[in-house]
Amino acid sequence: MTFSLATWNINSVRLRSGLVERLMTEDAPDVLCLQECKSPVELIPMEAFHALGYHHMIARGQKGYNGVAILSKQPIEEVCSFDFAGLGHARHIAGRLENGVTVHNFYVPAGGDIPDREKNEKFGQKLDYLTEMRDWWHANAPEKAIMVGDLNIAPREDDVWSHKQLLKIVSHTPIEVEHLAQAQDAGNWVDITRQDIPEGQIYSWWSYRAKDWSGADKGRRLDHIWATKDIANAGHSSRIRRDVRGWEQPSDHAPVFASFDL
DNA sequence: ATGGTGGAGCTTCCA
Repeated sequence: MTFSLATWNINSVRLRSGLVERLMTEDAPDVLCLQECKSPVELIPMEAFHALGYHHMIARGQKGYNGVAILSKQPIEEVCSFDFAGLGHARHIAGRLENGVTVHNFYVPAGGDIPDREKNEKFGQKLDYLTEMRDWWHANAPEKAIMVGDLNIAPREDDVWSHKQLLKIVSHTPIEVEHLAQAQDAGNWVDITRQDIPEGQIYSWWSYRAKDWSGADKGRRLDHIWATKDIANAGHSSRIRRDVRGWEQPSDHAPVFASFDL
């Protein structure tokens, strides 16, 4: 059986519920992981999603900030919700599908503007979040698992529009990249997007502040789909729907897709 | 040279 999955930082699920419905109609991924829902769980507009076949949801929410949800056509059983770095934020939810695959949905802290934990508490929290994630995977080796989300780090040189110009910009600094790599290694995670698309610049986020986001194309690949090594070879058909960034009143992130034969 | 835009909602915080 093949199932498809997408991850999308929606930047307010209530404001953009129509965009979610459009994606559900056009692409119909079996599992849709959302971040930055910016809504209490009980105010997520489930009825519209239900009508499109998404009968199941697990989520963590808070008013105004953060928030993660997994919407699924198949039953999904909640497994856990982490609060790495003890921030008290709604940044993770995990569930298990009926095929035994566990799906982790993360919204890693953005980290503020200054890449120095002495001058910027948020940057320290981001690094601490990734360190605790690494330690968790080290102590609890994931198996038959998929990990997605807005990880707020573009690790490779070709995950950003200019490696040199972004070396001191939060999301692409060497220390962040190293922290992410350690979390990835600790869990035996394989980057499925790059397994499928090993060459070339690919992005999933473009700033709202650009005059012409598509023309300037100063993007970063902040949104990721990983799988544990035991199921990584089942992954295929990775893609990023860049055109979604150009929809009316869009999120600043585009959805990332992959499929798995499991 | 240090803005620029957008969402939530607590006129300011967060991205």
